[in-house]
Amino acid sequence: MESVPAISPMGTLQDVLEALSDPVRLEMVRRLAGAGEAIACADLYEGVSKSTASHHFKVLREAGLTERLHIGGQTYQRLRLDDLEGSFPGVVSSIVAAPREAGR
Amino acid sequence: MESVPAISPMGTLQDVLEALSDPVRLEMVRRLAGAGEAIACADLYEGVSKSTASHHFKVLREAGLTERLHIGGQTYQRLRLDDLEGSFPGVVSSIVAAPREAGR
DNA sequence: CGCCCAGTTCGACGGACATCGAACTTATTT
DNA sequence: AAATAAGTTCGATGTCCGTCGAACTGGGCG
Repeated sequence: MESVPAISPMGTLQDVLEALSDPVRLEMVRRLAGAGEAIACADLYEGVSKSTASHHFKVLREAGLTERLHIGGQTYQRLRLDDLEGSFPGVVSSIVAAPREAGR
Repeated sequence: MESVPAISPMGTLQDVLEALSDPVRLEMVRRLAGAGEAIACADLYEGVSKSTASHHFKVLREAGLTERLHIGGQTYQRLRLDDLEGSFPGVVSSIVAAPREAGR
């Protein structure tokens, strides 16, 4: 078990920005931040297949943005906000707080 | 003259993140932020051709990150930090302030 | 005027990546 | 154990995008 690591070392700022540059992943992170706690995989995406979602989870995890948790047979993703703030203060928190459209 | 617009409407947060997800462009923005004022094109990049740099300038401009200035026959790029902070508070300022590697 | 320099535009090329379905794995349930 | 469900992995496919050189443009200058 645990063939897949639940957590990865924090990536570079570049890794984080590349991860967030995809609309699907940005939305995932937004939901995770909005919830403030771990969310079940299925509640994190719409409009893409399961395999695509799994791919995005992997990218987020390897960038250091999220970690995986197994609770009651289900898989949850948790935003590593504390670690992110420690490594890149304000970056993720301001991004998830920002409006989707430019507040003009 | 001015066949190319000097400034574009502020893009979405997605546009900004996509623009910053490229290492060359992130470095450009870093230099602009570090200088605190407009910088001549030639001082903004290394390792890529002139045409590639021009392409990146365009992407940054269209995302709303920069504007063009013409001073004494030379072209300068200026980071639109004020507008960016107004639209997406803290996003760009925290990114340029962040270390390249995760400060772990 | 003719030259050069700075920057943009235009194709073209190649690699990277988002996407999917299918097959596999693991755990839970009956 | 068999079956179902949840996620991951694997290939394949198509598209997007970063890159370049060459050609064009616009200015300054001798």
